[in-house]
Amino acid sequence: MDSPASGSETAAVSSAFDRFDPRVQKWIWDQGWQSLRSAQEHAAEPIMAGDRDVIVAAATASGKTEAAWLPICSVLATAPPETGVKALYLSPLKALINDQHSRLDQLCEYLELPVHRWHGDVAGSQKKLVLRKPDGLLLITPESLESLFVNQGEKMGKLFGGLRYVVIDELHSFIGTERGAQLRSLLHRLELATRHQVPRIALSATLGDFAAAAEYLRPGAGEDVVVIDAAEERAELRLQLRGYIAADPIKAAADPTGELVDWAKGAIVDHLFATLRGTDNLVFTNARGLVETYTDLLARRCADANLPNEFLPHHGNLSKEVREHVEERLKASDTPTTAICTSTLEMGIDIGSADSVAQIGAPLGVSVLRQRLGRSGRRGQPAVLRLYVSENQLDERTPPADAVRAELMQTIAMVDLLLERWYEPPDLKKLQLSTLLQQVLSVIAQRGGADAASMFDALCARGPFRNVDQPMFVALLRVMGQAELVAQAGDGLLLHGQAGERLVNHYSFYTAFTTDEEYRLVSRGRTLGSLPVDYPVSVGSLLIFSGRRWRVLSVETEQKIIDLEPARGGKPPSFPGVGAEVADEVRRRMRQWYESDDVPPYLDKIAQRLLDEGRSSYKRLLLAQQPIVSWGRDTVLMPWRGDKIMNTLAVVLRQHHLEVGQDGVALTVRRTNAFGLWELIRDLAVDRQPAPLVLAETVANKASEKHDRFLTEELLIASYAARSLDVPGAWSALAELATAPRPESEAE
DNA sequence: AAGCTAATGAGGGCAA
Repeated sequence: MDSPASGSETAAVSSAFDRFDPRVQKWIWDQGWQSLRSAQEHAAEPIMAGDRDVIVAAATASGKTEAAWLPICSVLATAPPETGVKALYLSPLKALINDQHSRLDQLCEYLELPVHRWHGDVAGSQKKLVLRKPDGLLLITPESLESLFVNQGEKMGKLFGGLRYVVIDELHSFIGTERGAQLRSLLHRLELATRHQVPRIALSATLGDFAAAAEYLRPGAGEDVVVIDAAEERAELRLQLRGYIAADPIKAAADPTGELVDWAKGAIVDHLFATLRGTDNLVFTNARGLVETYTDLLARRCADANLPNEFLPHHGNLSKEVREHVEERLKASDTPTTAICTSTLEMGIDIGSADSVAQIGAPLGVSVLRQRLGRSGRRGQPAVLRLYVSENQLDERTPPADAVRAELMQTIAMVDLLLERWYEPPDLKKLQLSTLLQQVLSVIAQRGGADAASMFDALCARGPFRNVDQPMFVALLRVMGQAELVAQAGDGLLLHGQAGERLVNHYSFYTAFTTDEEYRLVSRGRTLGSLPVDYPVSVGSLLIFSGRRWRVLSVETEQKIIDLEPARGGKPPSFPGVGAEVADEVRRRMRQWYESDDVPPYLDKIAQRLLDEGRSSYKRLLLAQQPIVSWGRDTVLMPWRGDKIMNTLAVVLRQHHLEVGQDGVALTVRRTNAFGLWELIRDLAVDRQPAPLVLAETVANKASEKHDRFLTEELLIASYAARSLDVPGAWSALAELATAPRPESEAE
């Protein structure tokens, strides 16, 4: 927690400070704080009232967690001991729990309140202590709370009977996800088990739509949630967008050595090496493979210059030991370290403050960019953000999607929205059937059996799965019966079936999201990390991993272990994944930038040139008037809409027997001429909009979530339609496309 | 024209 450099308001005259318990006040004095921060000042009263839900929205490092804990601890200071857990803190990360634990432990010592941790790495003995003497604060993951419901079902009322507060950290990371649906279900079930409503205090730095976040936090009563929007004066931001031009992809592909690094990567590495060496920085990429590529290149630059390496990788497939080593080095002040990383270093793990943040490639989203930026610029220092964007060299064969320099424009649009404090809105339409299936099994485990009506009431009608109506819930129970996940006892009570028993009794049950099977990578007995099993490796293959080069010594298929020895060559593995969904607002903002002549002041020379090229292409292709472009035998559509609408358009066109490729800003309709497509679009635009379910029926692969494999086609259709289709949005795009002038038909 | 695509989490019983 940082002390403000200057504070005209002292703690002694603060109204919030006066309300705190004397021992909390003493703790604040002992920290040497001159004043409370804005979020802390404003959150105290509504939290201490103890009867309402509160969202604390404040920037990273603005004392957000203290804004929740100081008033909560003040209230709990006078509560009778050992009446059960009094405050529950839910975190998306184990590392965050460990951080919070060490910070809270000290404050709570003043109050003689125990602070307990509970997650997968915590010793069983500590967990037993909580079960024996439940009291104080409990810091836990959603998965571990799930395990408590499954394994300690009958004790939940006693464990949490005295619960006064629930704190949810990094709320944005849950919204719209399977994990979020699980979390909301667990919170609701907690209130049912303890027979009283518990105030929910949510923390986040990147909420765009407060009303939606409030409704997410308290389904059905979002308007009663108190929102503390403590946007403090924006700290200075130093921003640069650097453009790079990559080698012609055809020439690069034809390179026989395979060693050729494209020009852009080499130039980016040169700049990173020259700029970041000697300081602590975070370089974010959008892919784990790219982390490996850049770390390897930077480490070689260090070796070539006879300098110790300061560039280290950090991503989700590296072992905990490898990652913790990097985190330690970032924290230590005497070892300059730059971590090349993915989202793993996005959230509030305490690594001190970075001197600067770099982002390679267009950001995955505006809120992702905000999170990443938040890792630099603490302690009154300006935040420094460098964005590196490379585009392919232009020639007459460059397709429209590349010619418009979409990646550069997306970056500019996202910076724009970031400065306006716009963030991706939550998607509250999803059905989350996969997670509902999990929760049905969990409720049965918790209660030793449950009847359908009470489960529908608890989970759907009054619970968080409100988008699921009774017929759909009945259909879900029916497929669960057919798959022997549940079975009905004579008295109508639902119990686990054989398959359900197996599922619930394995620890993989507790997560709501899917995970791939992986090999463990080992060198001389040390675990380096893991690789997805479907990535091809054989004895002798060369690999770049953990920023170093390896040869595969052995592959043990049974134990899923790959043994490695150091080598000289190699290439990074590819990791499977899905691209992030680009929001509608981002694409609309991109279009505004194409149609403007403004040049953002933070572009370097090459970025300016790329901007010019993008705008020239936009004009040359007449995209302002005619977003239907003839491209060889294909036709390209560029309606500047978000990915959900782009997907819906693709589904609609495929329904008319067209082959459609989805490629970011463009839909490529193969072997179709522009005139014919324009006619079809004009017909579609005046047609009645199809029902989403009818449209979803035509989609081939609809399963994507953990338990989707159990669902019937009918349930999959409903789930897909809610998740991936925006029919009104698609029809508004069609209407706009239909106003385009008649394209010239191709000469036969 | 082709390649590229994040992260998160996880128990209990048993034997020594």
